[in-house]
Amino acid sequence: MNFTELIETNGKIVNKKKGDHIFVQGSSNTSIYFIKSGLLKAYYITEEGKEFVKSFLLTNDVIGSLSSAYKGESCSFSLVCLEDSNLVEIPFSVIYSHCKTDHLIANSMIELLLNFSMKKEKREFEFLCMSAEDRYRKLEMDSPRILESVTQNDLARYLGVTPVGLSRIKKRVRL
Amino acid sequence: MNFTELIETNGKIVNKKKGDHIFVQGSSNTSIYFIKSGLLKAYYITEEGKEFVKSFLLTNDVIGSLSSAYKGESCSFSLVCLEDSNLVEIPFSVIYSHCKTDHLIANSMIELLLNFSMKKEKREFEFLCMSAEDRYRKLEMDSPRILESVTQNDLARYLGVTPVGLSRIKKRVRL
DNA sequence: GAAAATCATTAACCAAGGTTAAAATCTATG
DNA sequence: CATAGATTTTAACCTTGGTTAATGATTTTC
Repeated sequence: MNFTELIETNGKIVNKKKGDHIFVQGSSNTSIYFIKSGLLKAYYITEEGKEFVKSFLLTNDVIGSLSSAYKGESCSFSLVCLEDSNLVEIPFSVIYSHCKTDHLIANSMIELLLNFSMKKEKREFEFLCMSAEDRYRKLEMDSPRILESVTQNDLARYLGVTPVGLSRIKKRVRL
Repeated sequence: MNFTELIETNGKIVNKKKGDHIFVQGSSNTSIYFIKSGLLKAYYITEEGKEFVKSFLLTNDVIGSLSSAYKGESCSFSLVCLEDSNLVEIPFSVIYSHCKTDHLIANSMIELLLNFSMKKEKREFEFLCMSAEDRYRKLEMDSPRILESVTQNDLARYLGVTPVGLSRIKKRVRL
């Protein structure tokens, strides 16, 4: 069996409306989600009640709470639909246990984790080495889909600035 | 064969002196390194010539350039010893090809990548949601070994501020 | 152990972005 | 269409941290 077949066979199609949550920070959710269509936002709420956007998810992206699914803790972030979305949900344990006995599955999992790791390293680089303005310019170049589909508020909280700060950056970039 | 045996059998022991580089940004290096002892620094140099510290590596940590070893590009960062260090070097391709046929190896690799992913997510969270001062306080709590072994310059560039900025943060925290 | 180099602190000035609040737009929906 | 709610921009003021440069404090190295 290959990875795609495993997902097709054991996955459950989930259709969600704009505004619906897939899971919320603090609760438990041990599934992995494959985005078939739509747009989602993964976000943290800090103790002081401030929101920060971890990532936006588009078609073909994969998401799940590792701290809940793998470590057995609670989700460290929430996942909500910004547009009507179509996902395939599969328990992490199903994938994980197939890895134990099935090479193909294990190797697809390794592939997936390598790509995920590189994506996270890229974001680490952007926060460490680039200014908020540079991050905005880069997003403009690399991800116009996100730029045009997301409110300024969400975009700001993804870039690590406030909405007021982003408004100023945009003005500066316009000139 | 298990993962540890694979590393013992195919790995090469490498002893490096303080100041020695394991690999440098822009070159090719397709190995993975297991830190047996010592202290290392992984760092980026930007186009403008500024340094930023991606991570510090201690005993039992694992490091390698995914962009070089996995994607076949050049290393996006350099790796240098801050203290005399003892590493085991193994070609990524050796591990990767064993994954194709060996469950145990594949599953150890998955384990390793899951832990790496969670570590990167944690650092992403810290940059996204925490101030430089909070990051300093957290490092003080979580990683005293790093705090006491590393110069203010390197520490600052790890936290995402300048050495002058870190000096001010320390002063503020002292009060 | 003295000279050179590196590292840490301080100061003065500047730039980026946070905070709060108000105004201006835009979007839903009754 | 009109009102309520959300979104974006602007302004004023403040905090954090960058930059440059000078001064001490520590290490290296000869």
